[in-house]
Amino acid sequence: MQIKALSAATGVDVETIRYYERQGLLPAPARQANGYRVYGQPQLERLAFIRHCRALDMPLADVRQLLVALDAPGPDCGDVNALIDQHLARVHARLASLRALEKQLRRLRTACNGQPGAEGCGILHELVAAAHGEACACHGPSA
Amino acid sequence: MQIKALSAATGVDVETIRYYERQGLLPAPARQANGYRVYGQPQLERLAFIRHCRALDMPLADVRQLLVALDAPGPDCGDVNALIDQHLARVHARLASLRALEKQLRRLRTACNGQPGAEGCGILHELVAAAHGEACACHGPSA
DNA sequence: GAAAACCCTGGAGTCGCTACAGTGTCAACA
DNA sequence: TGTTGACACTGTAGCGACTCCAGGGTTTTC
Repeated sequence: MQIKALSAATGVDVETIRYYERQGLLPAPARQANGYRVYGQPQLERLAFIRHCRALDMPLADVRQLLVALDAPGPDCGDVNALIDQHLARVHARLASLRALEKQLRRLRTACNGQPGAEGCGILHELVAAAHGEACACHGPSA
Repeated sequence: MQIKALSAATGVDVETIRYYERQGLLPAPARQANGYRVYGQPQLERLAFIRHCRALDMPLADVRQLLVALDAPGPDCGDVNALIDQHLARVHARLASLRALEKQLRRLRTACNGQPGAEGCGILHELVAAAHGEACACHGPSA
């Protein structure tokens, strides 16, 4: 299997496959006499594993650690658990801040009074007010 | 006010202030005889405006557009509205995908059977199974 | 006079790709 | 046999929004 075939089989871009190799996530594959990379089933599975982790939005550094755990099974899977937990915590935090953000934007959106002219634009007024540290529709009276 | 004072007044890192200047978000400030940047109240407000937008997670390109609208009030604030709406849509989409992600990670987390040894690690098994295209705890039986 | 704290510029690093430029190789067809 | 097209290779630069550093100059304080 050449790189294009691997790409087609996994849906991973050719450039991305070479990138993963450079980053040490995929081991350097065998080469044909002409220098072309050749892949087999194990590499395909490893690549699919990486993509699944990426689909879970894990950073490559985490994926690397999971691959290490996979390659050389250590004394326990505590590391793997910790990694997933950390990632879950990150996702959780990001979720909370996005939720707050959405609320703020919604409020800000309602600030447009529909008057023509940017001078009368309630949104810009709100943002400027916020810059002054005053109460603003999006951050509320406390901020 | 020198750059450090502006930084202290706004909570924006000195490097970031210079970065905003390079990016054209802050106009080039006046300089002292020794070449040091000098800032006044208008720059402070502009910087606060930028930071508020950033706190709303807007990309700098959007902030730039808002600053243009602020500097040269155009015929109407439709652009500003459109910008906020687009941003809201982005936040919304990201929120949905993060929610799905969290669910997947939670399910994956429960896959650890607590057995010692990474060989028995349910999480790694799940991830490998997913790589095979089999049903996995995190993506469910359909994927 | 020396040290600490501030300022400057310019460049490189982060992350996870993506997109070239410039070149080599191979199979198919006229 | 020549040529076209699809594929392969390497190496480098770009994205966004910073962040950090090297290598220097200036100002204040002791």
